Amino acid sequence: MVSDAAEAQVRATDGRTPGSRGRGTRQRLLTATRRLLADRSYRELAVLDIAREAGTSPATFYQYFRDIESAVLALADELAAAHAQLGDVVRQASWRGRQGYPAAERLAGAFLDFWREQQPLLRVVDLATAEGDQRFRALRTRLLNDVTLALAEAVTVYRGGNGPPGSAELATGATLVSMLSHVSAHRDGLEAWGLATADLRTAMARIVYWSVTGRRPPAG
Amino acid sequence: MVSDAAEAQVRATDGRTPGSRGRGTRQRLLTATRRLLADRSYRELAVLDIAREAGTSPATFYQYFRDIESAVLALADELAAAHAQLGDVVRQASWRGRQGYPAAERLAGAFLDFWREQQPLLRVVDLATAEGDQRFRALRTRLLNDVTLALAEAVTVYRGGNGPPGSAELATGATLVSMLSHVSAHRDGLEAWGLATADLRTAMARIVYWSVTGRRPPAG
DNA sequence: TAAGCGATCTGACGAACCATCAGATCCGAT
DNA sequence: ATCGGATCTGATGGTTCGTCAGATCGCTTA
Repeated sequence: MVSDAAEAQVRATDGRTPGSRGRGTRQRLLTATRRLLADRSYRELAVLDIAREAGTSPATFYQYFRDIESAVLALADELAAAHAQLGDVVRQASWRGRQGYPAAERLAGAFLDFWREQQPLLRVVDLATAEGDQRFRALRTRLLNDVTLALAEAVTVYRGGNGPPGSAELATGATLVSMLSHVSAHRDGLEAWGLATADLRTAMARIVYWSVTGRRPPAG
Repeated sequence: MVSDAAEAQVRATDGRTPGSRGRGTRQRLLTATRRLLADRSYRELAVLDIAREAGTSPATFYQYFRDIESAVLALADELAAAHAQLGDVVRQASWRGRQGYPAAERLAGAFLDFWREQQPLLRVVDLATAEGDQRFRALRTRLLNDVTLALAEAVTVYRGGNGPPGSAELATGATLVSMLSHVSAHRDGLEAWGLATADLRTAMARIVYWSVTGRRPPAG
């Protein structure tokens, strides 16, 4: 569900606020973009095709988005608004005792699921971020900041600290998030290479569990 | 240094084997591609610009490469041929006793260095692989297979096993490689977020060390 | 050293996409 | 039914794509 605040901030390229018809058109363009992104490579994604797919004309596309990147950014923006869930998985977990390891497995599973659903979008966010695009970097931060901080806090708290996480804990959180997201992004490739998703989830969960608690995971 | 075998396999689009002049032109095109890839985004990379940068014409580009992807693939291919080093870092390491943790730090450092040098290329390889491009996936496998297997073997050996690594160990190896490569790929972004590279290296090294040995890293 | 010849390069072109604008169309309000 | 603003699009000049046929290059040979 996109928040009203987010919808209210929708602007056409010329700055005006679209009415309901305009918002509908914009949304059809976004849907078309998402659909095509799942088929073609990012390089092949063309404004003309998006317009065709949305049943409108290229000129209309430019009425709502400066370029293709902006449309993808808007799509990913909806994503970030809808998903604060990953951080919650960490915070709602009890890392002590027997409940710790299942929590780590849930987190790994949540990443795998999230990426499975949003893979085409997320890989473009990843590329654009790596290319130094500030807008995408800000978005990616908004998307993953929460989990990263939640993990850093979990590490801090588990070891008896009570202040904000230090740089070592933050680095650990960021490293774990990198691992979780990259394995999730390349799940298909790793499966083709012969690795079952279940094994990958276990491997990730074990590393998360150890990183947070410093304890050897069960049955390892 | 590109091997003679690899050079001998160079083919023009029409199948013939280019002479020394042709190979020179091809190489200038590759160099131009690498240079432009460092400046523009992957989407903006255009055949026309590559040809201009190489001081030749677009038609010449198509004489050596089917499309831009093929050129990037050829570039990355040189990379894979030149770099078996990452696996060696793992294999030449002694993971037992005091030498274990420094080995983990060296591995993390090697990944950070490799990505710092080859970032523009590697992020495209990553995207194309995630998009399901088989040629790139094969290349990426060739590039990272060695380290992955080396890590899986290190895990197996350290725990007293002597056969080939099982699926759990392979999953661990693949997960560690994912972590190492993704953190390395996003080093700039993570630094902008406030994380020093040294802290990231430490966080990665600790996870690698623990994953291989099952022991708590020193001073942690 | 000059002619011959295959290897290499490029100008030119039709097709597709980009990005913009002026004008046409739509639709709710009166 | 009409009006006015919101929305849409046909048309367009510019750029890139990808492919020829023909021009140029430079090694080989005599």
